[in-house]
Amino acid sequence: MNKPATIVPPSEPDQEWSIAVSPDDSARGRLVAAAAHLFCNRGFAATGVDAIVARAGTAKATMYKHFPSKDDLIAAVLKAEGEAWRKWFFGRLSLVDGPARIRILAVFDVLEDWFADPGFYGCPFINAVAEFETGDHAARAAADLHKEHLLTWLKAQLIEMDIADPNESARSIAVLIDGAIVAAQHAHDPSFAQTAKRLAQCHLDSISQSS
Amino acid sequence: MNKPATIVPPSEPDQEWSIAVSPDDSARGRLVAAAAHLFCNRGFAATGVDAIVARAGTAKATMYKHFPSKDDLIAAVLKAEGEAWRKWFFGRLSLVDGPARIRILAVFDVLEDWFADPGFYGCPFINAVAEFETGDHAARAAADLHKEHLLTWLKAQLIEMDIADPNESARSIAVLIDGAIVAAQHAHDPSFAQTAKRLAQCHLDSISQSS
DNA sequence: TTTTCGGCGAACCGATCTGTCTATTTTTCT
DNA sequence: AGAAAAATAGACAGATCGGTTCGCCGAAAA
Repeated sequence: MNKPATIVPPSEPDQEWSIAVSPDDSARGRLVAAAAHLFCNRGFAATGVDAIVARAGTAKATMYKHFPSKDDLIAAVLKAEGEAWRKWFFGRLSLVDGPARIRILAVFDVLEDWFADPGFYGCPFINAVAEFETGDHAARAAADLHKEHLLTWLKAQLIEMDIADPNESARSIAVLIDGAIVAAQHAHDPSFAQTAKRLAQCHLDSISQSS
Repeated sequence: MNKPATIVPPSEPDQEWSIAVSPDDSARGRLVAAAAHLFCNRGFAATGVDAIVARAGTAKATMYKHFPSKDDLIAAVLKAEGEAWRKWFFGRLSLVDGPARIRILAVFDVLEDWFADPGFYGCPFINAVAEFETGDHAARAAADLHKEHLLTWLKAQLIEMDIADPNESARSIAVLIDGAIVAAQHAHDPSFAQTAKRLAQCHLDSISQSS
């Protein structure tokens, strides 16, 4: 309804936001792709290395030659998945021309495309933090890095908008993003992105009106 | 800062929002409490039944007499944890006197108390959905029920406020709640509840001003 | 051609997993 | 007190876990 207001290029036939659907043909690439798919769909702990090598079509020894342990593979998957996702996400956003406000709101249109993918399994980092709640797993560090990337981008846009407290506003938008992801994942309903977008509009209005 | 504006009774010395800290002394109760603690802190798949019975101080046979399988125990834990949490949560909110708007905003103050608990491990249902992304596990049904309880309560307050679209507004508040939970869990920072509260205020203002 | 080397399949290791069973002790009800 | 029910410790089974090892293969480099 208010989506055509923001011009976001339509998703290409192959939206490569996940490494799980664009594996390079090397053994290592196939392993990471297979592991990403299984980890994100069945959980990290619930996925055994045998299932991973079976899906990757490699030998177990090959896997342990590239990744000394399963935890190393988990870390590699999160690193690669995060890089691929951010490349896709910020790439889409970089095609949006207009003021920073439009770019921030476009975030939620891109999110909706993400949610609408039939293979959408939530945010790997949110899921990883949920599963490795306790313990200092490398997954948490990867999640921290990912969130920092997002916050940095958001803050840059907000500074460009010349608003009073870019840090707090970036936190607000981040809460909206997280909430939209979780709600869409739970209900299998991509339209939560638009719900979050309206909240973001409301927030940006309220902090911009005092010019 | 804007917290004293809403009067929420301070948390009692023992805030019994989790069954994991208020076990009844029966074998079944101890099992559910121990399982809740371990499931929520280490993950469902990563927690073995041996660890559960060890923490509960029961025999393994006793566990399997009460719960035919580990999945049944998971389902029982989510059911009990959800009921305990909702009793605590809505109990706190019922002590808030004032119009519906104040009651909705108080949600986020209660959430902040929840986040501030040193044993806070995120929302068990969000974590369960993250871990059982694929598959028709009973955990998803429990999560659906939980979210429906929340949405029903929110909608009742919004109808009392006589706003135009209570369903969409309830979805909005739910997104804020989910986002606050995930952000607070990730950053170990309870103040995300206040960030979400400001967004909720902004939203309620925008839909109420057109009287 | 010969060497090299990453990948392959498969067996194997010890540990842990869910779930079962038995035999004994404790609790509870009448 | 006596019967019935419940809980106990612990061994056990079969499967799977993460991880290792070994010998073979095919392609590429020498």
